[in-house]
Amino acid sequence: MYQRKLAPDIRCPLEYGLELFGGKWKSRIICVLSERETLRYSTLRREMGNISDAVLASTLKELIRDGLVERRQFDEIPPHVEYSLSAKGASVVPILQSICRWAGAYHRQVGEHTPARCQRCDYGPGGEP
Amino acid sequence: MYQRKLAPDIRCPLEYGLELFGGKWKSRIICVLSERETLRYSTLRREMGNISDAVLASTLKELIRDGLVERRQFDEIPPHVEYSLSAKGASVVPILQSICRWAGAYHRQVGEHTPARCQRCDYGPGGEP
DNA sequence: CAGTATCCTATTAGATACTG
DNA sequence: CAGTATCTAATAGGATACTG
Repeated sequence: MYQRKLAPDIRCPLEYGLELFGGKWKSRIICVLSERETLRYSTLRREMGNISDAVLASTLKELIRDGLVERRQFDEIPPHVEYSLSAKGASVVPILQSICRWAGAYHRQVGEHTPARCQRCDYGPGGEP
Repeated sequence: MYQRKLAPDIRCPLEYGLELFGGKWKSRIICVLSERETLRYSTLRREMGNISDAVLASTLKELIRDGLVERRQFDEIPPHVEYSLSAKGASVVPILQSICRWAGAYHRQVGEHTPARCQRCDYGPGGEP
């Protein structure tokens, strides 16, 4: 038998920060929201590509819990919900851009679905924004 | 039945970059290596805290494959191996520091093993480096 | 419209023992 | 010394059906 779970690990703000906007979908959600003031759930889902509702909803909850995204609910008929970046969320965007710029120098096209260039901020091999 | 695996996803350099230094251990390895010129495997392991050999070895392999870390083997008696950051690896350090600085403004101490301040670059609540 | 609920799979992380 | 091999555990990600 071995220990089933480690104690919570020593970690610095860097590692904490990477939890807030790392992972498979969070950075993309932040990017998409940074281009528009607000987005409805259904529009956001469409912009994200092939994400499922289960994953999108749970990821949004984490982003809201961590204060990066805000949710406004409109109880009209038909009802809708709008998502937007908070000030805290907007303050990560420059960091994401610097990562995109850094990685753009090295990223190569792997396949049809993994373009070498960023489709929205236009960073990529040999190209400046 | 449902599809077992999604096709490789459309992703921009940002998402590619986060794969290179995101994840649970990579950023910490880069931080530790950025402080010394080179480190032996056993020293690195000690500096990392409670990481297992299995995880450390496989994480180092990824970092080497992606060109962030270099490995030099010395076939003396006793043999040893030295790890260091490549130029590419060193070029992420400023990005990691900016994340650390950003997150330091928000991170709060969660427990004994999750200090609010970075132990090495000294970013944290109310504190500038 | 904007999600939940439920179930399932894939990947990552960890423990321990062993080796060139 | 510097790992590899093998196993188990935990978590993140995904599909589908259904609901206030």
